[in-house]
Amino acid sequence: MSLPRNTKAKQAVLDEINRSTYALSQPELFERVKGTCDRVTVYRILDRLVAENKIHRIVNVDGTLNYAACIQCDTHNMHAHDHLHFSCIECKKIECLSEQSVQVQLPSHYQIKELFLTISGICPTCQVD
Amino acid sequence: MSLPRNTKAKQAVLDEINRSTYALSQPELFERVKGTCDRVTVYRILDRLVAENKIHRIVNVDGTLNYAACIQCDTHNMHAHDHLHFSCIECKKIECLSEQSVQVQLPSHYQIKELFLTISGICPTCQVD
DNA sequence: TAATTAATGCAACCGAGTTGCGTTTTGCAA
DNA sequence: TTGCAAAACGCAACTCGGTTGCATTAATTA
Ligand SMILES: [Mn+2]
Ligand SMILES: [Mn+2]
Ligand SMILES: [Zn+2]
Ligand SMILES: [Zn+2]
Repeated sequence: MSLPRNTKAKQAVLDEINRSTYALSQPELFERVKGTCDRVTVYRILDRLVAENKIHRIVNVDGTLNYAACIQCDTHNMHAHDHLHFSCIECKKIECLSEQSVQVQLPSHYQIKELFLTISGICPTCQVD
Repeated sequence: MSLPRNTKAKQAVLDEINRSTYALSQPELFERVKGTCDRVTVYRILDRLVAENKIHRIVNVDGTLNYAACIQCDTHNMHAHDHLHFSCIECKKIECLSEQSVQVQLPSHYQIKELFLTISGICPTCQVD
């Protein structure tokens, strides 16, 4: 495998992801780093950051791809995402609920590789009551 | 709301979904009912079947949308999908694991509406050992 | 059988993501 | 410091899943 290089565009994208409290899509990220690089470059940067275990990809309930920082992963250099994601039907934001971990039990002969757990609903910010 | 009508295209799509042991995408479904209707019609039929609670939409781990029959839903006329989905990284098929139900506990002020629980791995058919 | 309108076909469009290729940068070593 | 290999980039073209508008067809119901 080739050794990764650091560029200002890559750093800009990673900064935006780290700064955000919720997961961001490529269009959102491109909007935020506009001027630093081409939109295709954002796609390629995201792929690299995922490969380097710096961020992880979250599929929202409507199929849109979003990217969030790896919090617990990088410390032990392993990529375990057995945590919940919350997708708000109001503000459309999807966030990691790192604290809530879930273990499930499968029928036999099913080999688990990764968990994708997303809950759709209304986030605290969008509560009206 | 307008009352739904039954057409042969709609019935053909529903038959394919009911017949299948795993969830099907629009392109797959269009391929299977080819000749009976236009590809746009398949999209509209799927939207209607979802609205009528006859099928449900499953987002796969790569963001592709798939459709599966509602097994337990239609009997009690409610749409609860708190069951697991299994997505095989070999054959790419995604299926409902209706038996395995999971209840999770959220932080306060999060209002749950729907659960999307998908496990990625290797299905029994694709096991080599 | 006629009227109402849900459903369809078709063409055009949209947006996320990909690919190819020539050019620019980065990191490292001479 | 400079030179080099290849990682990263810009740009244009493309793919593909999905949507929209509108005129036409067909399912229901009286
Ligand atoms: Mn996460
Ligand atoms: Mn299901
Ligand atoms: Zn919200
Ligand atoms: Zn399989």
